[in-house]
Amino acid sequence: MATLSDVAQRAGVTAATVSYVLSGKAQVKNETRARVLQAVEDLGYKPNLLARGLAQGKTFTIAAIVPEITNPYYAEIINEVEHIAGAKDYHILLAMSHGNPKVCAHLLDRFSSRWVDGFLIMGGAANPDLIQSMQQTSKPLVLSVWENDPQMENIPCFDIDFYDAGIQATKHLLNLGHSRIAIILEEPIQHTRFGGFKDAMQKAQVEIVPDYIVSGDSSYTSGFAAAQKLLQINPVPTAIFAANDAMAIGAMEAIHQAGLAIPNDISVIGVDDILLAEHSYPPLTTIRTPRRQLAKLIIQTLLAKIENPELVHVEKSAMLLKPHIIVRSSTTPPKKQIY
Amino acid sequence: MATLSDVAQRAGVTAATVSYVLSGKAQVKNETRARVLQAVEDLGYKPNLLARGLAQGKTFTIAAIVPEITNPYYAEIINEVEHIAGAKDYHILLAMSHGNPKVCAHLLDRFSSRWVDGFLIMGGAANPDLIQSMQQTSKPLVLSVWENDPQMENIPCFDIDFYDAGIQATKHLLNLGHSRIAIILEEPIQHTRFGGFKDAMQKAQVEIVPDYIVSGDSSYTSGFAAAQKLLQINPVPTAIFAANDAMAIGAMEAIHQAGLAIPNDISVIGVDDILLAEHSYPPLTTIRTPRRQLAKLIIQTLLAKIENPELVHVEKSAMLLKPHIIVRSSTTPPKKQIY
DNA sequence: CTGAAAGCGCTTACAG
DNA sequence: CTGAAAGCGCTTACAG
Repeated sequence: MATLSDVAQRAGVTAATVSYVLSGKAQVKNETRARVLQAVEDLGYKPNLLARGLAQGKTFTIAAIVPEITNPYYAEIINEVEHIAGAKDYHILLAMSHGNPKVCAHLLDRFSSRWVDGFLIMGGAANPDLIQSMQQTSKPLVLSVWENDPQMENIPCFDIDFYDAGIQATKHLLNLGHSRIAIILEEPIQHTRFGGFKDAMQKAQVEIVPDYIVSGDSSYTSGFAAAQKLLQINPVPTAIFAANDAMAIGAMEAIHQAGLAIPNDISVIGVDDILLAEHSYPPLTTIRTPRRQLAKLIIQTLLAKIENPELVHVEKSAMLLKPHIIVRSSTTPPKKQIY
Repeated sequence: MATLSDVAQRAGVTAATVSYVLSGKAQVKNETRARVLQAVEDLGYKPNLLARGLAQGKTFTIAAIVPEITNPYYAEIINEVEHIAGAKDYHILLAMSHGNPKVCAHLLDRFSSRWVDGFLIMGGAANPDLIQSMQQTSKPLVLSVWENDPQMENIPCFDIDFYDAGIQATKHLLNLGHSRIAIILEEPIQHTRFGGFKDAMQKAQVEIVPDYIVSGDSSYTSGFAAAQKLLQINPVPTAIFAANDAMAIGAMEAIHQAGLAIPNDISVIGVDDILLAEHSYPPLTTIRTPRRQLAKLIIQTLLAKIENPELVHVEKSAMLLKPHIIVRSSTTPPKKQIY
């Protein structure tokens, strides 16, 4: 590979001059500039980003840590992040924490050796201590975690307003006239949406039946099993709020297997709006979480901080993005009961 | 951050000595070594990988290009690749080609500026010209593409034996006694497995009905639509071979919707063994593609080439990994017909 | 066994 | 407008 000096030599100038025409950080006579550019062209010169990084203290690299890239939620976010960062010539160094704080700490440690320009940490694997120590490296950091820790001031933190998702899903069912509403959820990570459920129910003065609260692990299978449990309760609920789409779709299978109709016998609503939701049978009513918008927000914030280090975030609380309901065919008013 | 010289000063030695104790590339008196190590500890010294990279021409970075990280197939592979590479302190620079050769070329261009240690390119976006030009950078390269181009010698190329997947799926249905076998597939990327289907049918002297060949785009929805088409044909096929699991599951939905039973009325088989396959209803019989094994193979080969540049691959052809069948409940012998 | 020195490829005050 | 020089933090022959 041709180097800066090669170019300089060919153009009959010094390396500094070449650097200046390439960076535009100093005036260069038109004629010399042309000669330099020609030499660059002739030699197919590509700057060595390593050397540039060493000299400038900047690497055009962003470390992104997600719990699992096999989780479509994070895959979508990383896809968007890479797209936006790539447009500005930043590269993404990807690593998985598998939700494990130790792994996360180790990754952060290794990344800090690389002089990445900034960190993007998603999911709950980064505990406050870790974040605190990160702060000392003075590298920009943006978080997206389920629970927002009040102690972490000055660190931009974005997430989706899952409480509101819980409210919206529950209200939708209530408005349709349901009162025997069950919920399938995974604690503690879906605790926030559960809060929305409880508050909406309470506000509507509808009783929350303890038996109607069943737990799952966010997987399709667990939704299936949870629904089977619910179907054995007398009276059977007329609506099920599954805290994510995977469980909702699993639940629908169980309901079908039991010979019941959706939505006529039981309404089902999910959260996420995964791809499958639109194509399930029946198409699933769900609360769409704006993942791409979230991705955009976190990466743009990070890039802004990288390019303007003096930019300080003073908001104490995390920014939450509002989800919104997508009404499809899995929900309808309950059948009239004859008592 | 403390630097090498900081450590050297504190230990009362020169930077070279510190470098030697850290790299172990030269003998150092025990006593000095201890002093250096102590200083490293005291200062919390972390080597600057940028500087090291510049000096050694090595970055401990691998560029990985996949068509889509939102595709679970690639997400699983990247997950495994990162795991194995990470254990050897390599980092993964991830980028998406979106199956577009121009994007791919642009990415490769940007990556070459970074002096990455090696390239991993998956999917068909890298055309032979590109690969050829890559070769000139003399950086190790490992491919995993659907079609193996015979011209690319000396480049290790691994993939899954999809032809064999086609053979196995078809044979399974034939062995069960099916003869009215339909296939749903996406051309041209699933052409290889189609070849397996055709050869197996031919060998068994079973007629391939043109109407029984319908195309999809690998998505759940397209499988649904394709099955709907098939159900309108008289006679209806007794078995459907969907070229991937997503389409198989979509097809099963369509069959259910039509009021038919799986596998009693129609058997369905897929390819991939995605997570959902085990939990679909009925659990899907499918051909499991060894993705993790593939991931292991490509990253280990790449690492080996990085660490032993003199290692030359002379095999002309790609290495193919054998898939194997997972028999679940979506396939059974056809119902006895009374003519 | 360890120091002095040059070099990896670039950037950036500083002169002139 | 452009050159000479020092520096980014590390490694690696070369002496001794």
